[in-house]
Amino acid sequence: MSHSAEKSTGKSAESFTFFENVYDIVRLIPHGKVTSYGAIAKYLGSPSAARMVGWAMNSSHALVPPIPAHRVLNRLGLLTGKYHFGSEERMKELLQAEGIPIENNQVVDFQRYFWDPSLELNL
DNA sequence: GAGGTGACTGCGA
DNA sequence: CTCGCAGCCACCT
Repeated sequence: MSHSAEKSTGKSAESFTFFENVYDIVRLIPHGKVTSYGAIAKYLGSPSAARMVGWAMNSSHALVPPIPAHRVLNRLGLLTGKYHFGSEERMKELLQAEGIPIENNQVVDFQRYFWDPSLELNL
């Protein structure tokens, strides 16, 4: 167990920086608001690590409390991750249910509903 | 141990 | 205007 166990245990402490922060921020997104992968990545100190944010969302399905991943879109307000919700229209309906208009797989007036973590959290 | 992939983004040709 | 590439970090094979 030494070899295998060490790997997980040793890295746990440092792994919390990025992934856990992503989940935490997404959970802080207010109802009826949305944000982008880049905004979260930038808040974490790596503006180019937007890919990692999306990757974190990939694992968010089993997390509790559930992560409102439908509030996380790309910088264009496009529902790029809709295919990961089981149904393509699932993400759209979730957003519309919060009062966010969607048209052609894109948020109408995206900037109006945009929620910037570095802005709202005021750091 | 090493290589490839990915729900992104910005810049260059 | 469109197309392509590099950077980022963790997970999977």
